[in-house]
Amino acid sequence: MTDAFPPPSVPCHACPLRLLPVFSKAGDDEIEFIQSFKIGELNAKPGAAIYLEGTDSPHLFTVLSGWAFRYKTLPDGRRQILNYALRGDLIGLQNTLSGPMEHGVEALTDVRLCVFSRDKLVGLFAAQPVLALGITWLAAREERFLDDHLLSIGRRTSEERIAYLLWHLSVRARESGLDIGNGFDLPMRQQHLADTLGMSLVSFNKTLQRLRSQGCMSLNGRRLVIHDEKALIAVAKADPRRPERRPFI
Amino acid sequence: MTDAFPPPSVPCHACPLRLLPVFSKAGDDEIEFIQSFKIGELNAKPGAAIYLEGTDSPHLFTVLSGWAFRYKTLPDGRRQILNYALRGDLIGLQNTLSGPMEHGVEALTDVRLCVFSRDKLVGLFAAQPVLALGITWLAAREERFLDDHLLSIGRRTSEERIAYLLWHLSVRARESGLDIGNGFDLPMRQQHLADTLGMSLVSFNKTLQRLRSQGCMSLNGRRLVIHDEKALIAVAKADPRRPERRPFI
DNA sequence: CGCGTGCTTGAAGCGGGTCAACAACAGTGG
DNA sequence: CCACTGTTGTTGACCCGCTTCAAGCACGCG
Repeated sequence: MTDAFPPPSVPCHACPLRLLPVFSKAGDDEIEFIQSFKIGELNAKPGAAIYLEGTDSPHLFTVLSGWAFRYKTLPDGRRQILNYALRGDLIGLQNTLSGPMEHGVEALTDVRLCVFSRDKLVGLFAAQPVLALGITWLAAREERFLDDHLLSIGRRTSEERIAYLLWHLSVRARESGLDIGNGFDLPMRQQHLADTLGMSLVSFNKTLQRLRSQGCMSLNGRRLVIHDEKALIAVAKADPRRPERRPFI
Repeated sequence: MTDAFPPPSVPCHACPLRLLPVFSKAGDDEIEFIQSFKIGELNAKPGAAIYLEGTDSPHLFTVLSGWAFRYKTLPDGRRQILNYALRGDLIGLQNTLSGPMEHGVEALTDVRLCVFSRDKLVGLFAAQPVLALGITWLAAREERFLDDHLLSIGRRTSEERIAYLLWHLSVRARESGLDIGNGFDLPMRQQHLADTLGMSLVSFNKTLQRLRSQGCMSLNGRRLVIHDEKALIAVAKADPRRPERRPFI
C-alpha cells in the first residue's frame, strides 16, 4: 500500500516508478532528456502549499509519491477542489506560458515531487516529440477528469456524486499501483471531499451515511472499502473506461 | 458582428482567420504543414451533432465560424454543457488516442469546421514542435476554462454563476473578434445556459430577472448587452485575465 | 389563423445550507 | 497520568433556495 519513495534523489533512468506496468516504456534518449529537463526534487508536508493561486511558478511537477490536490478559491474563501494528484501525475501544465497560476496545489500527505523547468518545455517539444505528445496526452486525460467532474457537480444528485468520486479515486489509486485488495486509506478529510463535490460538510456527511447503509462501500475514518464495485458504479451512474498505459514524464 | 466564412474551401495560407490579431503568426512551413494535416471542411446546421458521445471520431476540428458546445449526459438524459467553442477553438483533443469520445459536440448556429486527421497528430508532433506546443497551449487554455467553470458550479451562488458565464462568453466573443461594441447575440437558449450552470431552467430565468434588475447587463431575447463590465465582474467575483495571443491550428 | 418553440411567472415541496451542540480522538503540557 | 485543547466526524433543528409542476404569454412560421 505504501508508495514511499526513497529519500535520496534518484537519477531518472533508475526511477522505480518507471517499472510500474501502468506507465508506458520510454527510450534511453527520452529518459536522458527528462533527466536534463529535471531541476530537482521537492518534499512537501501535509497541508503545505506546493504553489499558491496567483503566484508565478516557473516549474512543472510530477508526483513521485503521496497525494496532493488542485483548487481554486473565491475572494471570500469559498474553495473548490478541482482534482487530486497521485503519483505519475503532472502538475502545473494548466499555465503553459508565464503569468500567475490560476489555481493552487496543496499536499495532502507527505508528497515527493520531481521538479521541472517550465522554460525548457519549448526545448522538449523541439527535441522529443514522443515526450511532447505524452505531455499533451496527460493534459487531455486531466481534461477528461474535469469533464466528468463537471457532469458530477452540475447534474448528479449528491448521492451519485459521492459514489462517483469515491469510485473515481479508487480507480485512480488502483491504476497508480497503490491499491491493495479492495480497500485503502483516503488521505483527505470530509471537508476536502465536500469541497470537491460542491456541497457542504454537513450535507456530505449525511449523504455518506445513506450511501454507507446501501452496503456497496464503506468509509470509516480514512479507510475506504469498496464491497461491490458493480453496485457502486450503478449508483454513481458512471461508465468505466478500460485502463490504458500512460506516459510518465 | 458576423463571422460568416466564405463557403468554398480556402487553402490554409489564405485563411482569413489567420489575419485576426488574436492569433499568433505562423511560419510558411507551419501553414503548409497544417494544410497537409487538414482533411477537409464540414458545415453543421444548428442542432446538428458534430460528434456524439460514445462514438469513435478519428477527427479533430477547428471552428472557423459559428458557435458549438461540448456536453456530457447521464443515462437518464440529464445534460451538462462543459464549454462552448467559438472560432479558433480546437475541438476533440480530449481523446488524444483512439477510443470512443466521452463527450458530444453540437452546433448552436451554422458552424463551419476545419477537419483534421487524428492519426496525423503524431507526425505533427514530430515535424512541427511549435504547432505541437500550440496544441498543448490550447489544451491548457481549455483546462483553465474548465477549472473556472468548476469553481462556478461548485461554489458560486446562482447569481454569481450567471454573471460569470455571461461575462466569460462576452470576453471570449470579443477575443475572437466577434464582438461589436458592448452587445452581441448569444446563440443559445436559456435551457443551454441552465444546463451549463447546473441549474434548472426556471431557476435560471428567475435569477436572470434579479440580475437584470441590477442594471449592469441585460439579456433580452438573444441580445446580450454589458452595460457596466466592472460591476458585472464584481457580481461574478471574477478575475479578469489580460488577453493573450493564441495559436491557431 | 393555428401551431410550436421559447420565455415568464406562480405555487408547492424537498434538498441541502447554516447554525449549533456533542462525541471521539490525538497531541500537548502540567 | 490526566486535564486541556484542537481537530474531525456526527446528528438535530430550522429555513431558504432551488426543483418540479403547471399555466400563460410572446413571437415566428407554415
